Amino acid sequence: MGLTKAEIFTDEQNELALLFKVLAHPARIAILQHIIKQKACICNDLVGELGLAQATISQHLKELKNVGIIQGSVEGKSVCYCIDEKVWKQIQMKFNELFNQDVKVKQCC
Amino acid sequence: MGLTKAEIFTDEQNELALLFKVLAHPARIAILQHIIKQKACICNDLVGELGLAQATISQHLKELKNVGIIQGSVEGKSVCYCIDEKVWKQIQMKFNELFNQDVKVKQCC
DNA sequence: TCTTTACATCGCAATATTACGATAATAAAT
DNA sequence: ATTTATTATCGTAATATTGCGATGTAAAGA
Repeated sequence: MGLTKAEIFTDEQNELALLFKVLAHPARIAILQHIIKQKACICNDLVGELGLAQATISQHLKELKNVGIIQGSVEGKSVCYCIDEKVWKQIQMKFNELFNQDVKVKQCC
Repeated sequence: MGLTKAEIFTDEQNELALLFKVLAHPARIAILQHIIKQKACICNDLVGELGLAQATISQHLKELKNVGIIQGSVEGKSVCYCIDEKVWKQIQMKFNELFNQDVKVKQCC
């Protein structure tokens, strides 16, 4: 196997899991933090900042772009990546929908 | 490869990625939602609720337990699993530390 | 035009994850 | 003591992810 049985879960569960998955890598966390810190956009800087090969960074950026967290626009011969504020807020809202629930415990634990 | 280069990232980045990773599966989301909904604890119910084999459920529970989100206590011949409220709140705080940052965009995007 | 720079993509090798049957282990019930 | 119920663990097959070198592509500069 190694194949998630997506069909037995709700769309909401699958989508939420997908969002968590794209954030489930330290390189992608680092990329997001760097983009946020620079307030502006970046591109090739990341290859220097993180210690990963250009191909690897490019792949991580693609995954972040696929879920819409970042967007890239061509600036001459380089590409400028930025957070999509709208998507960013949406993700936060979805996470809080999950985490704001009361998690009262009954007897045993 | 297939091996994350954890040593080039900060502890914070690695820990955050690990938290996201455990939530990055629809079955584990479903398990958490079910535990929350039942307010009380559960155990074998999950095997009936979700359409996964007992061994698979047990494995997912173990992963949730490993990061401390849930805890299990033996109740006769079954095991009662509950959310650990303290850890739950801590995780929410860590996520919000990331997502509450301002994500102002500069020129290009 | 030729070169350089910045990215993207392809194709792999190494490792990780997912799922499950089989098989323990433990406690209750008979 | 034997059976039954509930869970954990082991082993394994199928698939996914990570990382990177090599190669492609497109724009800028010489």
